Amino acid sequence: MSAPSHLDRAPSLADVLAQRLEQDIAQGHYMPGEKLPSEQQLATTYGVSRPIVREAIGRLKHDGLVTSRQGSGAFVAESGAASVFRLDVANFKDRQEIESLIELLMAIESSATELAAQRRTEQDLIALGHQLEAMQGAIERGDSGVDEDVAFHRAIVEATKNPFFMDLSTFLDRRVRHFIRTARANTAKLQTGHMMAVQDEHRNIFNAIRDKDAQGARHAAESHLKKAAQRLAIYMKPV
Amino acid sequence: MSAPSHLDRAPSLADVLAQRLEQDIAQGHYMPGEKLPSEQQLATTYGVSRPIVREAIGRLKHDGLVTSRQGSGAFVAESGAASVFRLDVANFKDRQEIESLIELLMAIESSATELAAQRRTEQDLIALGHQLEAMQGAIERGDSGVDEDVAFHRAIVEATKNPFFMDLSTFLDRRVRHFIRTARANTAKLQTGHMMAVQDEHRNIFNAIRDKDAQGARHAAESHLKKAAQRLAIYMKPV
DNA sequence: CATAACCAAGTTGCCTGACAAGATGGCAAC
DNA sequence: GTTGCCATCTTGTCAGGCAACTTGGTTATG
Repeated sequence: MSAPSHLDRAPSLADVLAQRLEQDIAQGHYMPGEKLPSEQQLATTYGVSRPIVREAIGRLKHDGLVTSRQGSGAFVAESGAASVFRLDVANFKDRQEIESLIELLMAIESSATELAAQRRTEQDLIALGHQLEAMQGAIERGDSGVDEDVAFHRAIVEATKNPFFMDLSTFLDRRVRHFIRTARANTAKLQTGHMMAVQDEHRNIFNAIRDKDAQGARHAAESHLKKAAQRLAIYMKPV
Repeated sequence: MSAPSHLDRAPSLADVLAQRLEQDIAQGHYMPGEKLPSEQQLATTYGVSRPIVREAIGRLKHDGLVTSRQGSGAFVAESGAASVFRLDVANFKDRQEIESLIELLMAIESSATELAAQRRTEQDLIALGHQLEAMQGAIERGDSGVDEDVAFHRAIVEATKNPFFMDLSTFLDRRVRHFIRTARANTAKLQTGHMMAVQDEHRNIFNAIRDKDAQGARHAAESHLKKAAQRLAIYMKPV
C-alpha cells in the first residue's frame, strides 16, 4: 500500500484528486446521473486550482465515468458505462500477482485457441503455417525466435475474428513479457532445447486447429501455456 | 460515422490531441524511451495552449503510456507498460460486437468457474450456498432476482482468489448488462420460468464446485452461459 | 590536467486571471 | 397564463507567470 516500487514519483495533485473522485463515485457518494460540483467549487473545497480540477475530471471523462456538457456541468455516467479496464501497476510487487496475470492470460488464450479451431478459414490456416515455418527458420538460424512466437499466437487470436480477444490477448501478452523482461536477470538466455519444445507444442496446436478439433486445440493450448509458464518460472525471483 | 446517437458532444481539443499523440506513439513515431517535445513546443506546433497539452499528456501518463520527470521532460514508456485495456465504446454499434463481448465474458467465467472448483475453501462454499438460497427466496417472493444472480457469479470469481479475474469479470458483466438494459425494449420482463431454469443451472455449477470437479464446473458454467446468452438474445434487436 | 563545485538555461508542476460559448432559471412583457 | 428575453452560472480555452527540478557546460580548485 505504501512501499514505492521503482521511483517514488510524487503523485501529482490531479492524480490524487482524480483518484479521490473515482473513489467517491465508486462508493456511491455521487450517484449515476447526478451532477457533481462545479469546477470552481471543487477547486475551493479541495484547495487546488481549477486547471487541476479540469485535468482530474478530464481523466474521468476519458475513462467514461463522467460526461460533461458545456454550460451545464459534469454528470456521473451510468455504472456500466466505464470503458476501460485498468490493471493497477502498483499491484505488481510480488510473484503471486504476476502468476495471477499469467493465469488470466492462459484462460484467454485457451478459449481463443478453441474458438480459432471452430472458425479458422483457409487463409487463417495458411497464415498460421507461415508463422510455424518462420519459427522453424529462426531456430535454424539460431535467432531468439521471440518475435515469431508472438506472431504465431497473434495469428491464433486473429483467427477467432473477435476483436476483444485480439486486443485483450495482445495487451496481456505484452504486459507479461514486459514484466518478465524487466524482472529476470539479463544473463539468462533462451535455450535452443526450449525452442524446439515450443515448436513441437505449436505444431500440436496447429494440427488441432487444422482439423477443427476445438477440444483438442484447447488442450494443446493449455498444455503449451502451462509448460511455457514453467519455463518462464526460472526467470523469476523466488517468492 | 456521422449520425449522433445521443448527444454529439464535440470532442475537446485535449481529446483530439491525446488521441493524436497516442496514435503517434502506437505507430512508432515516438519510440519507447524517447523524449517527446516540450509542452511549449507541442502547444505551438498544434496551435493550442499549454494547459491543453498538459491535459492531453496527463491522460497518457494516466494510461501508463508516458512518464514525466519534472525538470527533464516527458518520455515514452516501454511498450508493455500500458496499464489500461480500453474497450472503445464507439465500437458498440451492432449485434455482432455485443456478441463478441459476451463471448469474451463466457471465456472468462468458464475459466473462473473451473479455477473456483479447484480452490474453493469451505467459506467460499458457504457464501455460494447463501447466494443460492437468496436466489431461491427472490423467486418465491417474485422478485427479479437480478441482484442475486450477479451476486452468485461474483461469489464464484471471488473463489478463484485471482484479483484480475474478479476485476475483469465484474467489469465485463456490468458492461454487458448495461448494454442489454439500454438496448432492449423496456416492456420485456424476465419470466419466472427463466428464473427457475437459471436456478437449476446455478445449482449444477454449485454442485460441481462443491465436489471440486473442475471439468464438471467448467462444463456447467459453459452450459449456463450459453443458455443465458440465448435467453438474452430475445431482448436484442435483430441484426 | 583532472576533478569538483557552481550556475544558467530548459522543463515540468502549479497558480491566477480572464474571455468566449452554451445552458439555465427567473423576470418582464404581452 | 404564456412567451420571449436576459442575467447568471458553468464549461472550454487562453495568456502569463512563478517555483521546483534536471541538465550540461563553465569555472574554480586540488
